[in-house]
Amino acid sequence: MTHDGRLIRGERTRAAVLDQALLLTTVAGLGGLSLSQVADALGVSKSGLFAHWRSKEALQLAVIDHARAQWTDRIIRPALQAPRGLRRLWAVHDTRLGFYEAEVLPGGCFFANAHFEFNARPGVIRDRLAAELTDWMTFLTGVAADAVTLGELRAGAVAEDIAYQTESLGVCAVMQAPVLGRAPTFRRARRALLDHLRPLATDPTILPEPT
Amino acid sequence: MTHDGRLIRGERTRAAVLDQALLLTTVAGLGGLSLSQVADALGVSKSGLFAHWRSKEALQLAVIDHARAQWTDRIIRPALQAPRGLRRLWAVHDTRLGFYEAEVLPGGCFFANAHFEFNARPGVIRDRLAAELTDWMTFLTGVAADAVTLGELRAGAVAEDIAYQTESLGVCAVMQAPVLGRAPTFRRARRALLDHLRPLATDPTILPEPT
DNA sequence: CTATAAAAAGACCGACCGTTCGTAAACATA
DNA sequence: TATGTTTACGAACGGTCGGTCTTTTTATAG
Repeated sequence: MTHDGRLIRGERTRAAVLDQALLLTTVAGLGGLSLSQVADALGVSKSGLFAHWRSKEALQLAVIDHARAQWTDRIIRPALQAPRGLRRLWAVHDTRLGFYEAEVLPGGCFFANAHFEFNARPGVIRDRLAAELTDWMTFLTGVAADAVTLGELRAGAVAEDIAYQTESLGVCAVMQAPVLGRAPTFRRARRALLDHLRPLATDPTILPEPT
Repeated sequence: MTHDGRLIRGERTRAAVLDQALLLTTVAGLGGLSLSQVADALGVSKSGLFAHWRSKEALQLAVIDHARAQWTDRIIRPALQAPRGLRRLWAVHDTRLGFYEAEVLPGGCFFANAHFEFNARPGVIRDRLAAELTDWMTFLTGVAADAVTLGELRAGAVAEDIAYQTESLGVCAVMQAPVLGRAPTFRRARRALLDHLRPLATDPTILPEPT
């Protein structure tokens, strides 16, 4: 920091490197991240990266932090402030499931990809990714919980089964994220998901419309 | 082949290379496969590999074929010949779910890992893996179908929902395969899965025991 | 303006990578 | 045994990698 509070050079390049690294992650994954490519893409010397992070692994962990911070601030936090509850699932869909397709899935895709990539390699990154993916799935589970709960309550299922199937749905969402990202499968899967939710939301026998 | 039908030298080393490559895949994934490591582990020269496959990509595709052939012949085909039907789910568990834990999950883990690893890199391998994973999930879905169907029929759900949740279970199984492979999470997750299935199987109100 | 410390640059290292080539051994066949 | 082919080898190439230096530039403070 300078005395007037603006970012000094180092912090600006640091942020730029993290952005570029996160971008390149979509090419060959977090494990395939190349310091040379990051530096070249930014027009920056490769050695300069080692002034900010002592190793490639440190940079990779920083990229995870970066992704986490980005999606937390811009997506999860606003989502948690959205209207909640089971009373009007279709309204919830408009505000939560709509942005879910556009914003949440890419984030889940990143963590799921990285998780699978590092799954076979013991180390700090793998453990970190496992924790991240768990957090992410918890959020996805919360998103899907309303729909599943509605259907199961109608069917008279016990709470245990609800929890189990809810978790399955969260896992399913993350798992299918990369596949969903590719058209035209994306549209078909999206339509299937919405067709599954719509009758539950509009069926007047489930819950009465709020007056 | 020789005139008497035995394997000649080339085919033996070719098979050995595929075995070793598939083994090393568990270390750094299919993308992290190193021809040098494969050759060194076998005590074979690295250049000799190029006499059998023209490039690394060709070997990777061959490894996929190898994995596919192995698990198809030794696991899927015997499984499809196992006793079917819903009459005794618990017996089905003994024969199908038991081997499912031991044999099927590693196979699904391989394809899921590879699929995620190559998801971001367009190319022949990614397309091939997508097809493989689809096939594998189809099988897993069939394995899990009996259990889900039982539970849902009791709850009076419609066929559409059954299909949807069955597919979710298949996806879930593949997704969680790498996680399940690590103890002690494996035991806990296995117990959770079995605890979920056991009441469905032993509940006499679902289906009567066969006489 | 000068002094000073942070930051970026650039040359360089050893290791490993996939790949190619020329050559030698092992083989089936006759 | 002689022959032609298959198979494997060793050396080397060009390239990229992560990482370590030393040097130069830059921005700030006094």
